[in-house]
Amino acid sequence: MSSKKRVRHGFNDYQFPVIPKAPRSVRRRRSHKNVDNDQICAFELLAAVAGELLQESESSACSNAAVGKDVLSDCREVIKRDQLQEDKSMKSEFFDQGSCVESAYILEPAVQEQNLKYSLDKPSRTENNIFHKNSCTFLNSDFSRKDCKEVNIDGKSHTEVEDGSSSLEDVCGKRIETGTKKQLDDGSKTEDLTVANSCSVKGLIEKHVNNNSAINSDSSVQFPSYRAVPRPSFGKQGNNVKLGIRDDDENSFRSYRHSTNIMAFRQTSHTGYRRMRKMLTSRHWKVLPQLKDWERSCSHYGIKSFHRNRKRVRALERCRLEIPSKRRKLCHNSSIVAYDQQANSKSISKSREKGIKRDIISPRGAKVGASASDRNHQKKDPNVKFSIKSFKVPELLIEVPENETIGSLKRTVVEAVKTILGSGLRVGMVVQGKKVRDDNKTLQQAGISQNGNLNLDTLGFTLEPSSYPVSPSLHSKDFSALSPRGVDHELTRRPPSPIMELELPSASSDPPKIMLDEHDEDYHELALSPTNLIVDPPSGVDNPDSGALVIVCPPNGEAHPVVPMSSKNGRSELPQRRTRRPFSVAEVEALVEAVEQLGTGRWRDVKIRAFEYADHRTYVDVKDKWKTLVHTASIAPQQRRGEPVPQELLDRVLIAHGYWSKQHGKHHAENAGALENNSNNNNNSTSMSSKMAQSAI
DNA sequence: GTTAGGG
DNA sequence: CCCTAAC
Repeated sequence: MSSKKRVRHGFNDYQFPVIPKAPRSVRRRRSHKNVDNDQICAFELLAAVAGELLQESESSACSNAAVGKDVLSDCREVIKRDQLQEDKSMKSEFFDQGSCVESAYILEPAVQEQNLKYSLDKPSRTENNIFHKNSCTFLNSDFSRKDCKEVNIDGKSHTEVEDGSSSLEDVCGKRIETGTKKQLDDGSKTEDLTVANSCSVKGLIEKHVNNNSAINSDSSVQFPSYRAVPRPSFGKQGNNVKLGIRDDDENSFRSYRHSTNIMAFRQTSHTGYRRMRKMLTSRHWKVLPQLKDWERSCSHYGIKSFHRNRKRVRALERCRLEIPSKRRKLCHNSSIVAYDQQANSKSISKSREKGIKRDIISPRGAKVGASASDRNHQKKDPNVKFSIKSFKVPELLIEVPENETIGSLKRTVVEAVKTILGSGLRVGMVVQGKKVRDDNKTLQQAGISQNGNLNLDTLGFTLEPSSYPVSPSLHSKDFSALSPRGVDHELTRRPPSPIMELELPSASSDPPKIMLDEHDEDYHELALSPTNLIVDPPSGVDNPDSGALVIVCPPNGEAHPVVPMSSKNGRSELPQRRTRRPFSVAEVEALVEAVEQLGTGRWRDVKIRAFEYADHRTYVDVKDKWKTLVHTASIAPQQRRGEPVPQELLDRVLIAHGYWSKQHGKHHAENAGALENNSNNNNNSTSMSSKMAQSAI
């Protein structure tokens, strides 16, 4: 059902990853308003979206590493422009100018700002509105047009979507009719999947635009903030970028070239389509991110809010990489993005990235064949080439009622993408096992030089969420106002609406920089999905295969930023310990409540009740937590460590523990089913407390 | 696949 | 959190 997609982006060492991965902690629920029926939380096409974005960016001649962001920025730009002038030519011009690239730089911050703004300014905004706003962003962007074009080019897309829905086709057709001025180059064909995705997106966009004028206006207004400053830089303008995308499942591969900038890519693969189709066909569509953290959480939440009555979302099959299951959890989030960059000696010093080129991703997704040159000095310093082959795009599972409209589905996808992209991604660098935090350091200072000192095995890039709240406990201060922390409790059990979910990331956002500096580690732990990075030899060989994959693992094991892909060694096979995710007070409260009602010994049920949407919590985790809670409650406060748990909760823990222990005893003695009776009841009447009351009598 | 416990 | 035995 879910589609896995890979997106590639070129990005410079600076910061912008393109593909979101997903931190689990992120998924935290939020308390938000109820979700509308209309809304669907689908994320499935996250990757697809990314692809679209990329395409768009491509068409627009953008050359950014961060696809999503770029796209967004582009959209924003476009919007802005549109506001000023309706003329398409304007847009074209805009694109031609490569503004996309520029925006890319800003994107992340911009997005965050936006999100932040949302949360701040309109915290109480209805979900719909929010949604629309978000949608608007996409809608306004030109990329929809582009999509159309693409659609035209590729007839297959329609076929692909067939079973899915005629609507989609219609949309596509519509789009086509609309007609776009731009002509795609032969080489810029998009894959079928991509097209399909585009259509979806467009449809959503259109729908939104047309139907929600009010909202739209609103949203459009906000975007401008994004882009405020044209950035000079990515600097890659002079570089040629080659981008090719290929899916594992699929054979199709395309490369794009832009004289000016980087480009694009494609995103959806046949696989994605197939998944899509399944989704469409099935009664409920479910989308699960491959990543266990965020994405998934997002999708789950959204889904849940909408479909509480429906069956629960189940984890879908995830793409199975050759990676061991344990590792898989950590690594799956990222999809592959490959790009190749050519270093341009003339390029701007600040922008280190250059063109992007895409390579095929290996099944593991670790391989990336991009080369970027980095320069810290404008003058004669030698350039160091980096080849980042791929990032994985998390797989999302979307669940949508059969009778939902295509538009809803599309919107869902859009939202999912936005969420991921909009949450802001940062790129972290690990050199020789150490994270390099000082952005001002030169490559040379960081030990990265072309002199041969660069040890491929020790260099890695990681994707980090820039604004996503990680764990309530960790960032309570920072996010207290906006983040889920305050509502954590509810969130745990009641997933926020999709919209909310999407919004969340933004809400919690802090300036990326801050996040990085202050929460760097936490972020790593919580969220991120690892990115695989491959570094090509400084020699500049452009052979994707030649570069060995490098996996970087933080020495301390906290972060699992990078997935080792080294073909030379079997490290990638080593299981990695899951990141530690302390239970927040809210979670503890939820747990206590669940145990009070369900009792101990039924951890699966307890888990479902208290952490249904918290995918990163397993029933074993819940059980262990209870174990520790009981222990904690039984020791002196001074001996307790970690985030303090309110005594009140600890008292309840002891009471519940005592009560259920007793019940178990009884059960054994009497062979009675008291527990079961309780467990089956959700009503308080059957809860522990009521029973205790009854027994007391 | 769950539970229960030890580590 | 991990691991494992036992179901």
